[in-house]
Amino acid sequence: MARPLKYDRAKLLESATSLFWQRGYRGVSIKDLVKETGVLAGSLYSSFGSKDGVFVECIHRYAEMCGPMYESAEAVDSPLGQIETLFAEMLDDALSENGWRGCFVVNSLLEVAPDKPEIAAVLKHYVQFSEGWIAERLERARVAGELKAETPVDEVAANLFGIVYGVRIKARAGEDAQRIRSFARSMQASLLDPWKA
Amino acid sequence: MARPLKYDRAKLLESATSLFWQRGYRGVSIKDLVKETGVLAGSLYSSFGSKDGVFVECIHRYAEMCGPMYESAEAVDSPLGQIETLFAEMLDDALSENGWRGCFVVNSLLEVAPDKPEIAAVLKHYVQFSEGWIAERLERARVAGELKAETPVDEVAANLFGIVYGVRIKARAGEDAQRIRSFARSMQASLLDPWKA
DNA sequence: TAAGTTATTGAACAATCAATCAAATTGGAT
DNA sequence: ATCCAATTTGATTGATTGTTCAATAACTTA
Repeated sequence: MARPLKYDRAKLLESATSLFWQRGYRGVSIKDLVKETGVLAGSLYSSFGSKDGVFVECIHRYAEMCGPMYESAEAVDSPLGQIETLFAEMLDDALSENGWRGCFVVNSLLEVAPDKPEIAAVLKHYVQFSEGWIAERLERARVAGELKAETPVDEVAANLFGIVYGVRIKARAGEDAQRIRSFARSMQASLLDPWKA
Repeated sequence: MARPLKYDRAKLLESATSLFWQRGYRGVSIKDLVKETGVLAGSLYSSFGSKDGVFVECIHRYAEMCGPMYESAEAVDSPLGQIETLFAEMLDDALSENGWRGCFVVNSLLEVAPDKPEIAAVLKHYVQFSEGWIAERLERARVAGELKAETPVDEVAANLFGIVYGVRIKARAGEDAQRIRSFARSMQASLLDPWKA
């Protein structure tokens, strides 16, 4: 089956993701990728076709990286508890040493999505996954009687996810950690409490 | 006093702001600016010194553009009413035909701030102005007895402004208008209601 | 009218951009 | 051992990046 890849594709994507995450799509050149990954331009193009191709793959890798956050939240019993756990994890992440990077998906949504439909589609897919994950738990909580019967789960889910936008931007803007924590806390509470049974 | 400017500085900045607002700092080249404004590169550089110089001036112009929004809100009697008016105006703006552009300041905060300290300072100045404006009204409402005496005005102001981040990103991400309206509405209510006297 | 000051012009700069190419190299399959 | 298909290499493409420059032009003041 011909010559195998010389480099480790996973490591390549890890480095590239880190770069794009920090500096954005336009902030990273092919030269930067070559310098960081050690893989020459020709190899990159024969593997990914284009800069956009590398970028999309990085988005996917980032999404996979976030997977464990959802999984560990799913270990909690109560559906509302799962949501609260996820938000606590996201908050911790946003306030970690790498928090200033914000969320790679959110960053890209602003920078790239407006004029790269193909990339925009990938980004929207992951946003919808997240909102869907939350909506699912809300619905379970509703049928379990933890939330009022008339709770508009999809709407509340989208609203809850809006908190993440706020947190990520505040984090990337370098806002005070305690302020961000207060923001997330009161937002979350005030969006959910009115619907609790 | 020597040769006067051939072009209209206000019009120049209007066009440039529009471009940067749509495509971001890195998404606009000097060539783009020349094509859009009709002013040659040399003139741009003799007037603004650098691309960064033009950009900063555009930020200022954008901020001035937002001035009337605050002024018309200040025409309302009650301090809480002023805040609600401002948010209603911002929401309308975010849902207007140009809403997909998001907020120029917020966009730039994400794209440019991390590696352009000089520009970041200008952006933070305007964020602080907005939060300060809200905090002032909250404080007035507090002493007027409209809010509980123990209301942490600065904290609530920062949290309220976090809503704007969410709205702007949802708008730029092309989310459904009614969803965004629901988000803003419930956020605002749930952040303020608990403190009302 | 002449001098002084500043703006415009259009060409040009080196650097960097994303992308491509033929040639050399690799390793599995026959 | 030989062939084949895919990867790597390193040079190179033409376009674009932000910026500078000397020359020309325009207006004010003296």
